[in-house]
Amino acid sequence: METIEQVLESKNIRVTAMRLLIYKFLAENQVAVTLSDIENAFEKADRTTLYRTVKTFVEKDIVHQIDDGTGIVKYALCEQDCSCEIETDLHLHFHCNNCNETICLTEHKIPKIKVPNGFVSENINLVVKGMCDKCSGQ
Amino acid sequence: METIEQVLESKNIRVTAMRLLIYKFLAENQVAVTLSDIENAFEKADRTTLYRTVKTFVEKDIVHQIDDGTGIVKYALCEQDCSCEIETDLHLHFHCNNCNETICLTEHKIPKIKVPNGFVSENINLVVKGMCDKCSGQ
DNA sequence: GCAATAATGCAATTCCATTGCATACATTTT
DNA sequence: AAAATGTATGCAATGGAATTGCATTATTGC
Repeated sequence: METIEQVLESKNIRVTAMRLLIYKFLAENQVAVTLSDIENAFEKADRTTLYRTVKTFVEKDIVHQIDDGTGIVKYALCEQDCSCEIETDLHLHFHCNNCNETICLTEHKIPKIKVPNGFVSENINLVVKGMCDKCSGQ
Repeated sequence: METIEQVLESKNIRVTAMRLLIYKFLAENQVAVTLSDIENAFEKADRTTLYRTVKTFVEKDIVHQIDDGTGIVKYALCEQDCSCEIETDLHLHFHCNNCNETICLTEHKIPKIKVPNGFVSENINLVVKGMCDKCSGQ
């Protein structure tokens, strides 16, 4: 089991107290979170710092960025063996219209999508919207 | 062949000069357009009017709204036989990272996506990103 | 034509993302 | 260990797009 420090160092991210806290926060959340979610969790910290920290994580491929159609960017830790940047490894996301949570369905890979001649597919964003298990069960 | 007036009336949208113009503009564009695109095409008109006109079109199901991940909402006329609101009829969208255009691939339907037990799928947003035929051909 | 209803235009606001700059911290070098 | 360098953080401000309130104008039904 890798420590968080090791994860960060292996990606050439300097270890700071703030970054460790934010990493832990992301790891604790099974759902994708917004910047505001993070901001609420760390009220003493400045929004800019949180913003840049997460941005660094995204650039260094330890967090992936999700656009679930709400207009607000969400973030989630990548899986250990995740290679988000590679098309074939992309999983899909589920956005619950009821509780407004977005969940990574990491075990659900995106099926191969055919595009017309001349089009080159580099990346796929697939968001399923509806009702999540928690909300539909009630 | 239905006239634009008939299309609008059939959806209970009051026919106005502005709405006819915006409808025509959307019909002329094969690609999905942003509010700013529309604004540039009708510089005399106010942004709010354009915004509300398109919003009305979306609500009445003659335009569908696309979230291609650029952070800016795009709009495109629905096909005549389109029923966007129904999951099985959803087509996919292609966003070109080069020319920044978003195209409706209406003939490409979204494959059936499986979601885990307890999840109810109501809607699917699928955007393929890469290089469009025009850009890859050069 | 008149009253009711809806569309339009202007101004202002909200919300989130993003940047500039000064300061604090950490790492490396001597 | 101190100085020098580079990076992270915090504060303030900006930008861009979506959205709303309200007054005015147009359209519809009677």
